[in-house]
This record gives sequence, structure tokens and C-alpha cells, in this order.
Amino acid sequence: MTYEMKFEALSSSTRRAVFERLRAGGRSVGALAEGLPVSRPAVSQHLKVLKDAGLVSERRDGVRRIYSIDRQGVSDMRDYFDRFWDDALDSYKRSLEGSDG
Amino acid sequence: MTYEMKFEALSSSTRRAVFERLRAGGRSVGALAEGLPVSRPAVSQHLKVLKDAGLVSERRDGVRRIYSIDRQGVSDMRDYFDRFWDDALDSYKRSLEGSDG
DNA sequence: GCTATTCGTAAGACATGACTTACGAAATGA
DNA sequence: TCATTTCGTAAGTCATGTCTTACGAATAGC
Repeated sequence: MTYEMKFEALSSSTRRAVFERLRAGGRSVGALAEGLPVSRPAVSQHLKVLKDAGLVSERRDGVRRIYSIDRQGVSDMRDYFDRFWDDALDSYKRSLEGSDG
Repeated sequence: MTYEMKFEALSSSTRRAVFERLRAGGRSVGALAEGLPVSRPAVSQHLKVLKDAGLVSERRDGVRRIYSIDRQGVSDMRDYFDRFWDDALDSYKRSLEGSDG
């Protein structure tokens, strides 16, 4: 559930494709695998990584498992880049003060 | 300069460490390599990936090259997760409407 | 109980990428 | 010009991760 885990989870292009497919709403593993150039077990393995990272959540529906985006995880990433941007701007401003003030 | 390139660039933990070290301000390649458990050429290779992805920029200073955070690139990532979060919320709301009304 | 469906996990093959050393290029200063 | 410093690139090694097939578990319906 750390940032490191989220970055690692989003490091594979196939995993990002799975993640993007969930953008439009929850889907079963089989439905996710259709349209992707990898096998269903591969998708299942990717979903585990995404789930452990806190980027997707799982819900049971009979024999199916419906995976959905975990908005909290997405929000965490958004916050990370928010703060990163702020810090980068601050350090830039300080570098200007230091060079001519 | 695409999102794909930015995600790929941030997929390596060493590269994220380099990226994080630039958060506090611009640094030379040698200065970045100090304190990291990899060689200077390794850092140089990582910086090339980060630069090609639009996440860092380069400035010459005599024989040195000062790398800094490219705030536009960080802003792009922030926007990506902003929109992703909005889309996920919308699709969630739609799923509620479809299920009970 | 039996079958069909959906899925997760194990084991192993294979490609990808991250690292090292060696080397050459460019800028600085004497 | 020569030496020093700083850096990027090339070549090759090695670890990591991504994929496949095979298999077993869980649920639902008959």
C-alpha cells in the first residue's frame, strides 16, 4: 500500500492496460482478459499486484470476482504528484533567491 | 514525452531515487551518484530515460551537467491521476444508477 | 453427487532491463 | 599543448519479471 508498491504496480504496460480498462467500471477477470493479448492467468497475476498496491479492489459475485478501481489509491498517487510539484517549485524559487539575492 | 514513457521512467526504484533526489533542487550527475548504491554511468543512463520522458531537464555548467525536475512533466502526471480519479467516480456513480434506478 | 464455469496459484521458459567496466568526448586551467 | 575533471555511450553479464501451461478450489445449477 506504499507509494513504492503503487509505482511498481504501474510499471508494467500490461498492468497499466488492465488498470485503464477498469477506468470505465468494474469487470470480471475473464472480461478483462478479453481484448488483451495475454492469458487469463496473466491478468489474474497482474490484478493481484494491483490489489496489493491498493490500486484496485475486489468484490465477489457468484463464481466471478469483480475488480474495480480503488479511488483512494488513485487519490494517493494524485497527492504524491501534487506535493512533488509544490516541492519542486519551492526549491526552484529558493535557487533563484540564492543566485541573485 | 507520452504518459507511457513517464510511467516506464518511474518504473525503476533506482530511477525513482534519482528523481526524488532532484526534488530538493538541481544537481550534477556526480552529486546524484554520491549516496546512491550504483555507479555514476548507471545514474547517467537513468537520467537519459527521465529526460526523454520529460520528467527532468538538463542545463550545462562548464564541464558539469545540472539536472533538474521538469515541472511540466510532473504536472502531466498529476493531471493524469486527476482525470483518472474523476472518471472512476463517474463510472461508479453510473453503476449505482444502473443497479437501482 | 456430478458437471460446468470462473478463478488463483505453482512451476518453469524466456525476454527485458539494470548494472558494471572500459573508453572516448568536451570543457577547464596551467 | 597537456593534464584533469565530468560526463555519455558501448558491450556484455546477470538478475528480475512477465508469460505460458497445468492443476486444484469454489460456486451454481441440474
